[in-house]
Amino acid sequence: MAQTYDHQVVEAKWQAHWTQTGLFQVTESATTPKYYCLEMFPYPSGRIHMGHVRVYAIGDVVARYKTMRGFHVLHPMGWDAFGLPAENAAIEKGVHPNVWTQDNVAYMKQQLRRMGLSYDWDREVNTSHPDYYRWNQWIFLKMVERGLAYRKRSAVNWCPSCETVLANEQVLAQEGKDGGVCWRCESVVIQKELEQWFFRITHYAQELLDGCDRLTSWPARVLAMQRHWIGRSQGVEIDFPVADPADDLTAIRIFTTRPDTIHGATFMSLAPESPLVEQLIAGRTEAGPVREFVQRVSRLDKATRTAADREKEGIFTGAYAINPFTRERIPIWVANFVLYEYGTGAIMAVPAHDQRDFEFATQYDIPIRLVIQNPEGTLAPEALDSAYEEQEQAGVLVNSGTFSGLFVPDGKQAIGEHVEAQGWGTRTINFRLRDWGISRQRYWGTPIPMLYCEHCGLVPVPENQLPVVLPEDVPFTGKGGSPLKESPSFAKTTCPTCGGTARRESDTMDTFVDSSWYFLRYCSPKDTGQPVNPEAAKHWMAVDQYVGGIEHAVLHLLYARFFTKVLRDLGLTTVDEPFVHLLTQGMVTKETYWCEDHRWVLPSETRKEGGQRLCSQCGKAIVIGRTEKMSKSKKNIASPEDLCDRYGADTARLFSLFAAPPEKDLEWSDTGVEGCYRFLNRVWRLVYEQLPLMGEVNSKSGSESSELLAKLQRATHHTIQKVTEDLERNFQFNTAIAALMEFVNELYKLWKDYPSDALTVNERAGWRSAIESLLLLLAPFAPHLTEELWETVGHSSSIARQSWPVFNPELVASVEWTIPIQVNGKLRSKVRVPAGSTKDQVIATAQSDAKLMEWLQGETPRKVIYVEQKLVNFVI
RNA sequence: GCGAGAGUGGCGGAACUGGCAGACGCGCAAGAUUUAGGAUCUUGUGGGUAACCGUGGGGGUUCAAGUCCCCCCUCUCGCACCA
Repeated sequence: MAQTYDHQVVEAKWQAHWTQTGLFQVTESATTPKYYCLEMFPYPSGRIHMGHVRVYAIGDVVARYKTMRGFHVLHPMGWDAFGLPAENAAIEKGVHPNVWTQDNVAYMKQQLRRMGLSYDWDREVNTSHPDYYRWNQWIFLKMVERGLAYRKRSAVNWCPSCETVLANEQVLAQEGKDGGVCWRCESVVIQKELEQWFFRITHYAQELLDGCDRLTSWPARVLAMQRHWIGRSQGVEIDFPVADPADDLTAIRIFTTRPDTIHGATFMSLAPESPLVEQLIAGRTEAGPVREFVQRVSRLDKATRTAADREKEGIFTGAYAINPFTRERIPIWVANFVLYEYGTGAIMAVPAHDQRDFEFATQYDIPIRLVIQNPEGTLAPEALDSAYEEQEQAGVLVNSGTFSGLFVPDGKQAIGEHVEAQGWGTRTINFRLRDWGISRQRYWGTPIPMLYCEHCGLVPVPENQLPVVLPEDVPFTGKGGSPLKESPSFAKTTCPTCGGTARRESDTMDTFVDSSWYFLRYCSPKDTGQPVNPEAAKHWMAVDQYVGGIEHAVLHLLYARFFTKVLRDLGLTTVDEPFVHLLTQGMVTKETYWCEDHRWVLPSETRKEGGQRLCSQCGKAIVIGRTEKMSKSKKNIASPEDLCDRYGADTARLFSLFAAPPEKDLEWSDTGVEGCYRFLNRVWRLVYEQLPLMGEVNSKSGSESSELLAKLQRATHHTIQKVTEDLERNFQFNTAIAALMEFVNELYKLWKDYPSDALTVNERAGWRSAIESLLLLLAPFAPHLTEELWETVGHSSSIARQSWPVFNPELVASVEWTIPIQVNGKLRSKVRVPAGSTKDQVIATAQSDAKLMEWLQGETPRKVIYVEQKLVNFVI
C-alpha cells in the first residue's frame, strides 16, 4: 500500500474483503451476551441523503463498539419498500412500482456498502416482497380472530377528482378556500363516509400508557408526546333528561372531567355529526337551519375544522334538557367544536369554568353562572372576562346546593358518587387515542386478505392461501380509485366456504403496518412458517439500541409498541416493549444562499469577491439565509456520493459524529469535513513514520522505566479511559473523537521531543502500544483506514474482531499534580506537588508560592479550602 | 395556550456529581518549507493598554455558580377546541 492515504483504494479493498469473508454475519451464541443494534430502515426513495449518513454512522459505531466489547451483535438492515412515491412514479413515468422500488433498493444498497456499514446483509428484509407481506396478512387474520381488527364506517378525506382517500398531511390549506385541497390536483377535498378496516389499538391504551413509565432510556420528549397522544382522562358520564321528549330519546349522555361544575351547566352542545341532532329537531321550525349548519360544518376536512383559531359557531336546536342537579331547563345547541368521536359526542356546557363554553355563551348570550369561587372570593359572574378553570389552587364550590363549600377535588369526588348513587351515570376513563384506520385505496401496499362473498358475507382468506399477492397487470392512471379494483384476475375469486363467486377486498394496508414489526422479522428473516421464530425472538429481543429520527416519535414508535404487545399475546415474543434505549438523532442542516433575483441558489452558483458572496448569474450580493434542514428546494444539500469520492466514507462518518452530539442538529460545514480528512491523514502519516521504530519489538517486553515511556503510557491509557467513558455515557461520539485528536496531537509532540534514533526497547514497545491503541479506539469510527493500518503494523486478523482496549488506572495517574491556587475564589497561581500529597503538604507548598504571597500581602487567611487534587482557595 | 428543549469566543461545540470557562475542530494571524500556489509543520488566537470584565438579562445561596434557587427575555421543536 502506498505511503500516502488514498481513501478510494483503501475503502474499496476492505469493503470487498468484509463481504468476501462474511465478517458481519451473526448467529445466536450462548457463550457471549447478545446485543441488538437497530437503525430505522429507509424508504427506498432512490438516493441516500446526509440524514441517512448520520443515522447509519451512529448505529454502526454502536454495533462495532459493542462487538469489540465482546457482545455478539445483531445489526441488520432492510427496506421500508411500500408507499405512495412508487405509485406516483408509475403514474408519471410509466414505470411499474415494483421495478422502480427494486431498482432504488439496489442502488441504495450499493451506497450503504460504500459507507462501510457492518450489516449482516443475510438478514435483509424488503417489506414489498411477498415473503414479508404475507406475514402482515397472517397477523391481520389473527387480529380479526381476536377482535383486534374490525370494519366500520368512518369519515375520511376524499378527493373527488382523483377518486382516492387522502391522508391528513396530503390535504393542503389554500387561501380563499374554506377547507383543504388535494396536493396533486388541487380539487377541494371533501369528507366521505367509507367502510374502513381498523386495528383496535385502544384495547392496549392503558398498557401503552403504563409502559411509558418503564421506558426510562427514552428521551423525555418522546414519552411526553406519546402520553399526550394516548391522552387518558378520568371523568363521569351523566344522563341529562330531555325535556318534553317527542320520541324514545329520553336522555342525552355527556362526558365531563369537571362534575364539580355541573350546577353551572347552563346549556348543552352536541357534535354536528351526532345522530341525536336529527332526532331532536324532527318536526321543529329549527330543523331547516340546523340541517344547513350541520352540512356546512361537516363538509370541512378535519385539519381545517379543528384548527384552534377557528371561530366557535353553533345553532340552537329548539329542544331543552334538564340539568339533573338544578332541575332547570337548559337549551340544547349544536356546536362546531364538539367532537363526535370523543367521549359521547355531547357535552354539558359550563361557561363560567370552561373557556370554550365561555366564548360560546358570550357570543350567543347564554347565561353564565359562577359555581367555583377562587380562594380570595373575588370572582363575580358579570365581571368575568374569561373562564375560571383553575383546579390546582383551592377553588371552592358555590351555588351548588348541598355541595357548596367543598373544595374542587372533594366536589368532583362527592358529585361523582352522587351521580352513581342516583343511577344518573357512571365514572369512566376516556382516551384521546383512536383506533388505527389502516385501509388505503392504493396499489403499492399489502393486500388486506378478506373476501366479500355473495352468500357468506365477509370471509377471511384461509391461512393456507396466503400470501394474497399483488397482481402485475394493473393500469396506473391516478384516477378511478384503487388500481386493484381494475384487475379482474385479482378482484374476482371464489369463496373458500361455499365455492360461490366472491370479490376480494381491494384496499391495501397502511405502510406503517410493515414497519411495526420488522425488528422481529430480523431475528429469523427466512422463517417460512411464521412471522418470527419465538426462539430467535427470545434470543435477540428486545432491541438494545434503536436509532432514528424524532419525526417518528408518535406514529411509528407507538404502532411498534402496539404490535409488540399483540405478537406477545400471540406467543411469538416474550417482551412487552420492543426498544430498550432510544436515540433520536437531530437533523442535518446547512446554511442557505438567497439571491433576490434567482431565489435560493447552490453554493456553486455563487462566487466570493472581497469577502462578499455574489450570485454568479447576476452579480448581486447573496443573502446568507437561516441554517435549515437540508432540502432540495432550499438548495442547501450536500451529496454523500460527492463526499465519498472526495474524502471517503471514513471522513464522512467521522464528521457526522464529530460536529455535534448525536441528538442535536448537525450543521454541515465543508471546512469541517476537511478538518476530519486532515485528522485521518495525520493518523496515517503517524503510523507510517513510526513504522520503522515498531519493527521487531514485542509490545510487552521489559520493565525499566523512562520519562518518554511514562508519558506515552499516560497519554494512551488516559485516552482509552476517556473514549470508553464517552461511549458508555450516552454515546458522546463528538467528545470521544476530540479525545482521539488530542491523543494524536500529543503523540506528534512526543515524537518531536524525543529523538527516535535513541529509543530503548521499552520505549519502542510503548510506541507500538500507543499506536495500536489509537487504531483500536478509532476503529468503530473510521473502519477502513484502521483496518488498513492494522494490517500495516503487522496484524493479519480484522481489527473489527479485536477486543476493546482496557485502561490501567495506575498508568493514567500522573506523577505530579498541578493545583490551582485561588484567593477569594479567583485564580491567582498554580503549584506543582508530587502525586499523593496530603492536604497539609499541598497547602504548605501553596503558601510558599511567591505569587500567592504577593496576593496575600502578609494577611492570614480566615479560611483555607482544599479540594482533593482540584484546588486550594484562600479566603481573606 | 400546553408540553419538551436550547441560549457559552468570529463559527460548530467542550466543561460527568458546584471547583482552572472556552477541550477538540473550523476560521484567522505570524513563521518554516516551497520558484509560486496548494499541501504539510510550528506558534498564537474570548474582550480590554491595564486593574479587571466575561457563559441571554436581573436578583439570590456559597469560600467558589455556565452548573443550584427565584423572576424575566429570546429562539427551536412538538401538540393544539379531547369537554
